[in-house]
Amino acid sequence: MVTITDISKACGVSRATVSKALNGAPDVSQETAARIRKTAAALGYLPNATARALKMGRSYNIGVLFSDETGGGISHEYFSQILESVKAESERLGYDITFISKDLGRMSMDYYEHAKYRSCDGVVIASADFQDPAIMRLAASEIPTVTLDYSFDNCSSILSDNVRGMEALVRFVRAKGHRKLAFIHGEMTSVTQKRLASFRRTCAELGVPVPADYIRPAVYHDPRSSGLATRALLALPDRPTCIFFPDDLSFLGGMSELEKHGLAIPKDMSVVGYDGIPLSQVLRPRLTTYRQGAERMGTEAARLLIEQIERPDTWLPQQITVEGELLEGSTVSDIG
Amino acid sequence: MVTITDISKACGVSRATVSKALNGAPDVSQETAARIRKTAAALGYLPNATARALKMGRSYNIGVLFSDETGGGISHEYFSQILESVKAESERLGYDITFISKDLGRMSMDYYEHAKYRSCDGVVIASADFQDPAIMRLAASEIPTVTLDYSFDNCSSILSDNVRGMEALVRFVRAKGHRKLAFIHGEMTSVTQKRLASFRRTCAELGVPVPADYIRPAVYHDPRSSGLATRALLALPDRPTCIFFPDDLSFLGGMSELEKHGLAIPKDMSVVGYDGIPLSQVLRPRLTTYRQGAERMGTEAARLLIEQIERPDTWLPQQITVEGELLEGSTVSDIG
DNA sequence: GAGCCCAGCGAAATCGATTAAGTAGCAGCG
DNA sequence: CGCTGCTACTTAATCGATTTCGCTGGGCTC
Repeated sequence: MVTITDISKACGVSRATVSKALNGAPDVSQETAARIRKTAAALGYLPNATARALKMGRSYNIGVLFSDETGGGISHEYFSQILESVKAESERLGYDITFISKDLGRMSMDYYEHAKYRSCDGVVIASADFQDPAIMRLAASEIPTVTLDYSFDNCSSILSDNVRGMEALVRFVRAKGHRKLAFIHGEMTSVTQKRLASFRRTCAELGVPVPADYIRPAVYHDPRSSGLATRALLALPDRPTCIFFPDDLSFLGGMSELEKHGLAIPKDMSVVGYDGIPLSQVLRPRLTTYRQGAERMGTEAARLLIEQIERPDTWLPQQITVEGELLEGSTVSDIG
Repeated sequence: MVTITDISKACGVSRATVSKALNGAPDVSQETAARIRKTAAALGYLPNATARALKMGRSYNIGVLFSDETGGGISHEYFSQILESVKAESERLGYDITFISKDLGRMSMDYYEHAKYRSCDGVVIASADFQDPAIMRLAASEIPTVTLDYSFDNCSSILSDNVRGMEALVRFVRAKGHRKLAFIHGEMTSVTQKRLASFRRTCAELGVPVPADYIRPAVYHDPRSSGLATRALLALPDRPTCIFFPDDLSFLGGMSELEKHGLAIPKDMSVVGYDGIPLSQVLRPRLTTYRQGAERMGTEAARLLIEQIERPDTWLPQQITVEGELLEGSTVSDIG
């Protein structure tokens, strides 16, 4: 391994000078600096991030925390898109990323300890459960954090506009003439609450009644559970004409359930999804859904976090809402 | 930050003793060790991975390299499943994972340099293009590596059994009575070559002719491109009765193309996919496809890599083939 | 010519941990 | 009593880099 010591010997200067030359310090002459840079390149020198991190107290490494509780966070398209964009933006700004988990090998630690252990400069948190004490500890700690789809005090956050997104969907469906809207929701996270509240409020504004029977619980990203909820809705004496699914994947469960009952989409039943994953747009019929700007959320999260890391003095907690867009497919019939 | 120095002062022993006690060295008395452990816990001591890595030359950090060329490796279900399982197994064994990319901030480096810069103990490589000189350099370097779905000399690798997988699909389809099989393939990687070769060989063994027209190029995971390939196949004077798609997602493109032509699956056209992603099994009709053991591949990759890291002496390059299974959906008609 | 400033460089401390080598103290043995 | 051999520590070097402070020598001013 080539170190600054090797370079210093080759150039006949001290290690301090090498370090300074390589980092563009002002008190090294042009010629010396040039000579050092040339030798460094010739020797194939690579800085050692570990040594640098130890001395500087900055690792240029940011943690990414996907609460693993569901066991497969990363595989969901929404999360993997966020991961992808966080990664891209971080790398652009010179940071690597590391996953933060509970328990590493035989040492058991919580998220905060793990992040400290690895000297992460900051952490991006995406979780289904922000009430988890381990998550709250991390968010409340001195480590800079940015949360996705949830706001803590004194923490920046990136929010998808669940309220406006759901409102747009309801208005769209209502404009098509529907007045019997059923809503299948996922686990009762804060996101779910926002969407449900927005659904109710918009319905109220539009004068659309929402019978209690029309609100059904299910589990996110689980076609089976939304299939069951769909079945329950179909068993009602007064069926809805349009079903809101908790997400695009869940729609697939509903789809096969509708098929079993011989109901065609959208002729016999209209449906809308949520998320706008690429898949939803290649399905036939193309799903009417609301696309969250997952990539932009990831990008903004990384940008905000790194800004906070690099300028802690001028930093103030910030909430950024990333707008999405309604994708009009062909799963809502016009019964105007 | 609590360091071993703090503990040593609190306990009235040297830092060396603290370090040894915490690492279970034999030359520390029971009582002293117990006292040190207790104070460490009381003070909330956390080892500093950075300092440890610097001194030991071991970071307990493994790199994961998804060649970013396609721009969105992670979002593909196959990759994200591998990532997920690599992550899980690594963490179980006490290793964190970091992404390895080209170019970090304004320093430009190749994969090898990046891995070195971060002192990764080893790297798991998944790439579409193993001919990339940057990948070859990393694989040939002194850094332990495990490749997925490709074998370098002197490198362990995890292979999905493309040969047997494709063979199983062909035999299944043939057993249903089909004799006109068209094959849409992805970019010509080594994986593609294996699948195509296996397709041809199995067809030959079964006495099924394969006209050149029936082999069509497309792009992996791109419904649009497989849609075009499908259209080309449908334009042939002598249409195939079954189409092999490069992967499950690509099937979706074919599906809508078939729909446009008013062809029902499987009545008018049979299809099979490849990958066996969860989605394929909730679609209607359920796709007949071959599931690669992505989770097991990731798990084995991490296991093998860490074994190589921890026992470099007894290590020999190893190829592990992970078998998948045929998922029988309802997209192949019985025309026997 | 004495004093001062400044550019350019080096010496040495430091980050937090590991570990080889050295040293007390004590028991056992001839 | 003196030597050997343990046990249980401590000392000090080390990993590779950054950074503060101090030193040197040359040019400038008055």
